[in-house]
Amino acid sequence: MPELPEVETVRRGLETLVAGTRIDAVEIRRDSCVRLLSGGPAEFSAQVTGLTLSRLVRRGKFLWAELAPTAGDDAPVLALSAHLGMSGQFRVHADAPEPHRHCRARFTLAAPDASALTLDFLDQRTFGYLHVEPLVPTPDGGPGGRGTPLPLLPASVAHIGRDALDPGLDRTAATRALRRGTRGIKQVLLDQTVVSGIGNIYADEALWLARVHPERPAHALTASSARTLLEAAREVMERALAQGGTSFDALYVDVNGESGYFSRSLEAYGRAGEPCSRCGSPLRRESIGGRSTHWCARCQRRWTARRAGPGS
DNA sequence: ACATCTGCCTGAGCGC
DNA sequence: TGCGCTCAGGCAGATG
Repeated sequence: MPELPEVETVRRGLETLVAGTRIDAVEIRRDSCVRLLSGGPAEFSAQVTGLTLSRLVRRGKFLWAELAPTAGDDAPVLALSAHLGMSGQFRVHADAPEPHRHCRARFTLAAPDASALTLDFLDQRTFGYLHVEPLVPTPDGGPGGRGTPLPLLPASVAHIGRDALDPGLDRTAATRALRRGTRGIKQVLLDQTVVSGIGNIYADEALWLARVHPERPAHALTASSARTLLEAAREVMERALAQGGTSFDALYVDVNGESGYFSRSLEAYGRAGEPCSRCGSPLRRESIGGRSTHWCARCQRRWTARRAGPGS
């Protein structure tokens, strides 16, 4: 599942390969991939055709291209936004191969040197989507996300919080938000309006690293453990990004390739029954809030023990 | 305002 | 072998 590090890897790939290209044609191969648009595929194609992909930007797991009238133009008029959902991928080809079975949309792009490129949006499980929409001012006045200096973001992303790797994240406010409410802390971590970019895998990893039980009520976190948790989320995603960025080949932008998953060193996710690398106790797995959740019952206590004592 | 539930989907992996 | 079942997951929008 593409979470922040995977989406950032895709953003960088697209930045390298398609920034500055012009959209010459769009072929929507599955209508529902543009489901946010009332006019459907026809309106989508009409709005983006002829525009140039200027900057590639990401906030959390949301990705967009600023669309400018001409190459080199700094003033975008629209955003072409994308969410990869669970299985979305972008692939860039120097030619126009037979579309993959899961290809939902195909863009024909013209590079500045007039050569043609093919950009495919693939999505096996179809939870991802493409959208064309206006850019609106960011609520805090800072840059929209990684990849742009402009304080603009797509309207549908305006409610999404800054992510754990964003230098513009207000860490004090985020820490406070992580300690609010009765929900289990894992659910709060997955809430993209608080801190964005964290999905099921990195939520488990961050909780493991910070030694916090996934079901601890948010309000029961100390300020110190909330800070530790936020820092843990940043650290695991930074580490994954450093790995995800390496397996990159020029004309193939891989989102959720198996290699990315296997090369990643996960401590908790998917390791039920295996020993915790800190304490050796077997890791547990349970469905919490409909999400498979992995944790170490010894290192990650449901409540912070006030002091050492029997039974806690 | 906050929390929970439902719908959107496909394909892998399972038991029978 | 093949059928039907469950599961996996993020997000928006509705409902409590």
